[in-house]
Amino acid sequence: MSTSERVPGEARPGGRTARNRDAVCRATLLELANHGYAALTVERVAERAGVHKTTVYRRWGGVDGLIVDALQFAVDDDWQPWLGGAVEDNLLELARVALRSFTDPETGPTHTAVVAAAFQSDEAINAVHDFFADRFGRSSRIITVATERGELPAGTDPLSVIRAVMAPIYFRLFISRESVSDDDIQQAVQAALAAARAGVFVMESISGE
Amino acid sequence: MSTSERVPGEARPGGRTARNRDAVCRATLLELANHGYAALTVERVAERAGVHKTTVYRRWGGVDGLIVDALQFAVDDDWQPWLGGAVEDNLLELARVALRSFTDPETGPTHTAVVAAAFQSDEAINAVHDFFADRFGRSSRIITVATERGELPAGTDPLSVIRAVMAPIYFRLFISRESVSDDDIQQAVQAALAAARAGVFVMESISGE
DNA sequence: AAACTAATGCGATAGGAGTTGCGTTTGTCG
DNA sequence: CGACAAACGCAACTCCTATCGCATTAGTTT
Repeated sequence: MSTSERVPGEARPGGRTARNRDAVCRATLLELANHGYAALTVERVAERAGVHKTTVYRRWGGVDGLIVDALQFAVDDDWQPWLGGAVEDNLLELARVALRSFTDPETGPTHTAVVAAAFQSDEAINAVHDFFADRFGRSSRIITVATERGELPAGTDPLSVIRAVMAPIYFRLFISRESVSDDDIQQAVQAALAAARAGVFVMESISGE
Repeated sequence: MSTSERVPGEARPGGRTARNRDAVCRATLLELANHGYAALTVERVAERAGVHKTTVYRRWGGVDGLIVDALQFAVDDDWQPWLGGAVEDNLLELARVALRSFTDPETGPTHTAVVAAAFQSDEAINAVHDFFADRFGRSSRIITVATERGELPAGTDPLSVIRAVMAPIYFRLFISRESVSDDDIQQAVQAALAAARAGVFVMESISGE
């Protein structure tokens, strides 16, 4: 009863099954880009993908499942942060790219939809959590490198700095619903760096010295 | 055509109309607390409030309208931040109260629902925006007072500091979906204060010196 | 290529959300 | 107290979402 979980689409990876997953994910992304999260329905996705709606319900369960899978489908697995300049410049670039990914009319609605879906389904929560853990983990190299160069105090927690940079942007976008200017981004970077230089993000050496 | 907007419930404030609004708002809050945002339906709210569902649809339009009105209904208009200690302590208290309002099983689901509703309706967006503008405006006194006491640089923008404190908390709660500990709160406060002391939030004097 | 089975297509159907028309109740004002 | 209008209750109806049983297609295996 533990290994008998049915996961449609994994037992027969070749041919039509894979093609359908591709078509459905693309259709989901297009529907999100055109009509937004609130208007996303299983039927329209199915029709656009040239697939029967029953198939979608069976394989993806519903709208939330579609969004989660579309995220994993659309994610760029090879993404890496830019490391070519000073910390400040690398963080600025990081924040600007992130903001653009939510304001760009092509990718924005999709990413926004995933954040929204996390309010309705636990799967989406996990998907979002894992996505940010992955991206922030990669982004932390910016801080690691900077620390090695002596630009930041030794022992600075990379993830804390990245979060401090990104949090105000996401906060304005999705919580307080304020507009986000480039000045705001610069301020977020400067604030995070000031805190980092002051040693606020230095990790406690728990396991001895 | 400009002043003829129908706003049911405002033309006849006495008696049943007001009672119904009260009952419906209470029912909405209870439903949210018990079943969450995703399970909130007009019919259940109507039944719980002892009101016909048609009435709810007519006066509130739907689920989003219910949530928006329930927010305004539940908001404490007399709220003021605590100003009794040092900046650091006042900000800590502020952040802890905010976090609690989202994790408390009684008020949490409601507040979370409002944030979630903002992903689906423009009215909710405005409601959330106004709510935060109001609360942050009041909270900024913490910074104003501290600046006058010389704890922070002259010209520090109060709202920026408040946002810097709160953003990481909301970010973890609703975006990256990480848990929020008291250490995280302390770190957020320390980071915001370090940036403020470094002058990152000092406003540019635009209109002359 | 023949047998086997996962995956899909199709129609029917239940169930809920939201709307509409109409009669009734209930504040409000003369 | 009586007239007027706002707000409400009620029932029927439409539309959409989601599910189910069964026939068919298409990958996989031998």
